[in-house]
Amino acid sequence: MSAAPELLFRTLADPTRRAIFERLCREGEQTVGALTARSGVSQPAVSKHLGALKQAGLVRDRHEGRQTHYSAQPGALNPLIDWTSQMAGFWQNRLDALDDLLKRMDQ
Amino acid sequence: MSAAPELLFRTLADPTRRAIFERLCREGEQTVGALTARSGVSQPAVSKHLGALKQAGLVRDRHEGRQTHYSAQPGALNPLIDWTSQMAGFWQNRLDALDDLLKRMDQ
DNA sequence: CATACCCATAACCCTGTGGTTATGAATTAT
DNA sequence: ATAATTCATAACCACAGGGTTATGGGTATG
Repeated sequence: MSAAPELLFRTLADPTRRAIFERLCREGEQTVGALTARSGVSQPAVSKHLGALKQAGLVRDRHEGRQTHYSAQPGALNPLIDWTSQMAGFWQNRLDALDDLLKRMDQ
Repeated sequence: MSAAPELLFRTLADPTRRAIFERLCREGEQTVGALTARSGVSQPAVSKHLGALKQAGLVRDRHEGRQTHYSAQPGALNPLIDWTSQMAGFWQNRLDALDDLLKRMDQ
């Protein structure tokens, strides 16, 4: 059981943080200032969220002069996709098993 | 922008709660007692988690005598899948746009 | 009827964390 | 050199929420 989904779920659970990640996905690379402008929270708050996103592998940062550009790293979402399809898969398996059982009872 | 992922992310962010949901997905319907037995937390804690999962639409409950059976409702994961693929999609679109740009510059 | 069992709710505690302001380091501009 | 800017970090506060114990309602059992 991979521990990866843990960090991803926790990181994406916060609305402000998820909004930042969404913006980076939609609009591409952004500076901290640009992100702060429409985030509704202070710049230090944004920096902390970006730190969390970075630690989860969801964003990359690139320093250019005195500003830092952040960009989404959507490959990091893969463990999330894996986990979700795994859960759906377990369910499907049990459904198939039930189906088999019914068929065997039927004959 | 659907508000559905919000509740899902928040609900699945807690490890104990997610573990309960995973068990229900893997092993099918379970009573509260059975879930409590291997959860590492008290029965009221499990009940609260089940309440949260239920409110998020992730589980169903079925009363039978004095015990309550819970089962996973994996269809509730769909908004999560939608959100994830949407994020990946935005990224892909911007990648395609860049690709187009490079091609046009190339000719 | 009395007792034991299963679960949900209430009341409470305590930690984690998202928010703030204050400040500093690094870079650019005057 | 001085001032202004961009961002990160530190220190602190307040609250959400996950944990506990205590309790009660409903159901099976003796």
